[in-house]
Amino acid sequence: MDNKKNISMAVIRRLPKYQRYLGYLTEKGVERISSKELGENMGFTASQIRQDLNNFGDFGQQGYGYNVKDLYRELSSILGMDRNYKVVIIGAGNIGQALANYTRFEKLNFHLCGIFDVNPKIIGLKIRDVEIKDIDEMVGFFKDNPIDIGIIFTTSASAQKVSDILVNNQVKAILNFAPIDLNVPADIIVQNVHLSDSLLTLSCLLNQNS
Amino acid sequence: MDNKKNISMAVIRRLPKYQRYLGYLTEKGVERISSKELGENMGFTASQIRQDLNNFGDFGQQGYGYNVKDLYRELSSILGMDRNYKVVIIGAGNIGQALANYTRFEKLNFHLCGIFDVNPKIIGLKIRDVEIKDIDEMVGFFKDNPIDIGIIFTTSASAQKVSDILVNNQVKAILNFAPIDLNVPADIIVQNVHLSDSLLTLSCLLNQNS
DNA sequence: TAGATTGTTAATCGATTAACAATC
DNA sequence: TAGATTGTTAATCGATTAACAATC
Repeated sequence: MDNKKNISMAVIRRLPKYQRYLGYLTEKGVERISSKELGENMGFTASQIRQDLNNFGDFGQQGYGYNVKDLYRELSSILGMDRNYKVVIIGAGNIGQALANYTRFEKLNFHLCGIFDVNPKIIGLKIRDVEIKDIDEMVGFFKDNPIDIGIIFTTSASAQKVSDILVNNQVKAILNFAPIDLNVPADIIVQNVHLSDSLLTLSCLLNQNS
Repeated sequence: MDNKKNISMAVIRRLPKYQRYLGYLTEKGVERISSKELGENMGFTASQIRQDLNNFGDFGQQGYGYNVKDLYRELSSILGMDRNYKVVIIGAGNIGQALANYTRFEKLNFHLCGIFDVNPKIIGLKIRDVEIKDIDEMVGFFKDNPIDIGIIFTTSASAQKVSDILVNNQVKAILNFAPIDLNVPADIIVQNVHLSDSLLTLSCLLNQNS
């Protein structure tokens, strides 16, 4: 099955926000909501919400709106939250270790299966029952442990090399925290989180404002 | 001076990437580069690069292109990198502490002046010479220490409250890692880094692909 | 001067918003 | 049935790309 309507990234990026808010409404016990009300609460137009959702199906009902619990479930499913993903982290410095410890992680069905680093001082340490292994053991590890997602916290210098190893070992998606643009085949999914870019954007806006 | 051409976020988000690449070229000793070449190397169109840069000035020269070192300096200045920013971190959990330790931080002229948390177990600890203080001391602290940027790593539940305190104490910009949308006056700059949204986007794309 | 490449205007493309017939 | 609100088509807005005169 190929649900390829070629949905734009702009739409996909809004889905987690919808899902989160619908989750909040579910907890509050709200039963139904219209696109108008949802839009007002979330700061979107009703039109945009209807357009966005209709990329994935007809979840609403004329004259009624959307059933909160159902829509929440649908969104969770679209976001792949009823699946389970196997994850490795490469680079266990400050931020790598912090994210390895991130408990919200497991709640989103991301199962941490391996941590790799080059630093002999930390190899062997355990984070949440997962041992930090030497990066040289990575290829061997992948033989026995098929992995869905690799999260890169290495230096920029190593990131491309690590990315190549991931790609060559059937990893399908990469979350990249190293401040470079990775070169990967077209069928590999990459999301970048460039912290220093966010800081610089902020500093740029501050600078503009004065 | 009001350099308000109302430059779009799409443009501003590309500036750190330009600056980073120009820095790399400077190090490599490259002296000049055309928008065409730059575009090919970075995966943008030459047209877009010229449009983007011309929002800020005429940095190029017909028939020659751009002087790498000069453009690098200009971009650094536009990004506010020749200024110094005073920063506080609120929420010193895993990720908050990791970022407090982040050395790249200082390189970008972000000077960490304070860390605050509610957890009595970690209050008093020092991270890079900065003591973690009780969040209740925050208002008093701001009296003597004017701060430019607040970075929020608290839970979603506390984030809005913290944001309000920042805003009421002349903090001008907020980097928000809590997965909620903050409510702030129009003149306050907010950048969101929603890690779980990035993870969900990735998982959504993986899900779409199969 | 001739060639190269800019800055900028015009054309295109895509995303958002508005409008409205369909229908619960 | 009448009112509400959807799904969807059409209009608008903004961002990207193409084109080209200006000029180094």
